[in-house]
Amino acid sequence: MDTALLEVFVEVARRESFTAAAAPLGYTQSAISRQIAALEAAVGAMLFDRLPRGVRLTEEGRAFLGHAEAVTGRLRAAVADIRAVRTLGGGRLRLGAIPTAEMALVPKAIAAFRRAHPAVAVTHAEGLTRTLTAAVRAGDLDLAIIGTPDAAPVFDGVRLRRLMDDPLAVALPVGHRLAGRDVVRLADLAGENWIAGQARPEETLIAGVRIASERDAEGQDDRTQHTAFQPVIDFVVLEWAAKQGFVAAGLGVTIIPSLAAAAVRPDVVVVPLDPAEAAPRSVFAATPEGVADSAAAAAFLELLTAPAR
Amino acid sequence: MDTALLEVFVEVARRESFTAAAAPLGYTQSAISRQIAALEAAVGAMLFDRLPRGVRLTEEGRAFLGHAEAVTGRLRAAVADIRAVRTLGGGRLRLGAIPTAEMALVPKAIAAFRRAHPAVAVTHAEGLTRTLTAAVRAGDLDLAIIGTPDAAPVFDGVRLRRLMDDPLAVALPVGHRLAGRDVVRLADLAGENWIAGQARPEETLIAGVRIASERDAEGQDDRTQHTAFQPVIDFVVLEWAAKQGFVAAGLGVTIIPSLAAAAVRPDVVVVPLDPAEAAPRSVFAATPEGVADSAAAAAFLELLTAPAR
DNA sequence: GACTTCCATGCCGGACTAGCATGGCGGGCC
DNA sequence: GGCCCGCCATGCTAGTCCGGCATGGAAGTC
Repeated sequence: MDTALLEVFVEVARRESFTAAAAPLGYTQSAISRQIAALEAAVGAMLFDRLPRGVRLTEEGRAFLGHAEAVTGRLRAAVADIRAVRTLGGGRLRLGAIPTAEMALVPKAIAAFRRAHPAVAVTHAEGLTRTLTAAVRAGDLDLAIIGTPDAAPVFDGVRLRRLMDDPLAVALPVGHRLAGRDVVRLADLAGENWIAGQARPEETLIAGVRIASERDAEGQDDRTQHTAFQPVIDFVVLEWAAKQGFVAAGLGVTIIPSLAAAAVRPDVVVVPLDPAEAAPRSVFAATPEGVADSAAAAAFLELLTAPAR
Repeated sequence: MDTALLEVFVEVARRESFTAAAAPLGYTQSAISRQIAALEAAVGAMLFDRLPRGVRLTEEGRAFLGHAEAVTGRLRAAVADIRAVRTLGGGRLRLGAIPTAEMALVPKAIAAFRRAHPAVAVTHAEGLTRTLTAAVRAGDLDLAIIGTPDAAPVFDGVRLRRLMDDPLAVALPVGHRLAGRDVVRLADLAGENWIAGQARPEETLIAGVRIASERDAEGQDDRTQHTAFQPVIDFVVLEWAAKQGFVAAGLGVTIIPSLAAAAVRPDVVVVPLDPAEAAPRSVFAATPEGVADSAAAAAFLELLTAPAR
């Protein structure tokens, strides 16, 4: 059923005349007559009594009128709603990010986005790069912030946009012999005790050596020097806040991405690793491939890249 | 916008595929493709992302989906509602009746109607014949019960169906010298004191004489005998219940329609007037002319005529 | 009784629509 | 790595639909 018929019906009901309803609707009387006839056939009932001086709603027509007005109104609301999504006056944005990005980068961007577009409902999920890219590919996320050791990674069905480098650094207790250095080389860390992070290679925080060997295995170009360096792992601590506690207590040192350095506690010192030895991780925004970014995703990307520059 | 497009949209959204949605909807894939394209043009936004393995709702499409389902659902409800009105599963019936009909005839019929069709909302208004016929003509009432002294009256824009005769009778106090009679002639009432009813001729309850003279003035056939009878009016009492009180107290007698006789109090006796002297009023059902009766009005008419026979 | 008003309808030209066949694109399988 | 398959888009065509014009029928008005 064409909703234009409903508009005609409502107008005719208001004016109680086919002829009078024709002009404002831009039709002739005969068109109105036929449209009402078509509508009556569609709903299976006479909607108007034809009187000598016009028409009047039947009881069936009266019952239909409220529905017709509701339907046309709802359709108008639907189009307005779509418009709102396009202009960021509504809709939602489903974000995902790796833990280190959740420390400062993403929260700041979300805050700015909320200020700019308060009507958009923002949700976010923390996850690992592989999980996040899968979610983006599956359409469960509109945009994810991921990190890889690879400077030009490829994920099926995912479009990546480089946001920034995230150089590796070492976290030391205040007062450590290397705490005052501008840069630390792996050789400097020989003999240190290590606090290990998660087991997954792509998220590993134990050292550039593992990153290096992983990248060798993948046969990719290797900008990291091979070293004979073998870390001694004393503790495996998953939680970043807990890891800081172990470092602060002098139980060992650990590798952290610079992105997380801003959120470090005062009794821990962060010193960059020599980039020539430990290639920086790259941070990307991931969106579904072959699909236009939603208006909200595009706006969020804009906010992400602006401060990142 | 054709709501068929919305059905297609919902089905495609559910199946995430144009091809898969085509068969259950009875279309080919190309028709679906074009219909979605038309819908997207109508709402001014892409509703689906086209992927290699099918399609997926965009954010705009997701915003639209709820509306589309609501609209199609509401339309289904609208058609069901109309069907309900036709089958007396809903809708309303606006009745009107003259006071004497409201005493027994109409309440009984309404009660029976309610039992048979509880979903129909029945309203009723009491009024005089002229008011009621005007309301029927204006479409404010679906059906009215009216009474006239004329056996074949004509009202513009109103269709009448005869329900019954309503012979006149005289109300007497218990113990009155005429209380035991089967029928009373006007001559028998000479010398009685009279309780007058309303002033309007068509509703007059003062006597057959006035009815007779009125009908003479209209030049219609006169089945009522001319008499020299002149009533002596002692009291003018509008309210029927009060009038009964005056009669019961022996303050006078009054004319009442037989329709009202059933509702008389025990200390009042009703005796029919000789129909040859006082022509019965006729009771009609009035419906709008040139218009099919609503299902509810037709059903009510059926109830009215069945017990009236 | 002629005129006016209002809705219904036969006819026709233009627009729309669905189906068919085909093309382009990408994924999956051998 | 090449071939095949699945999916959506589109040019083309026949059938349908739809609106306007002109007219007819019914009823009210002067």
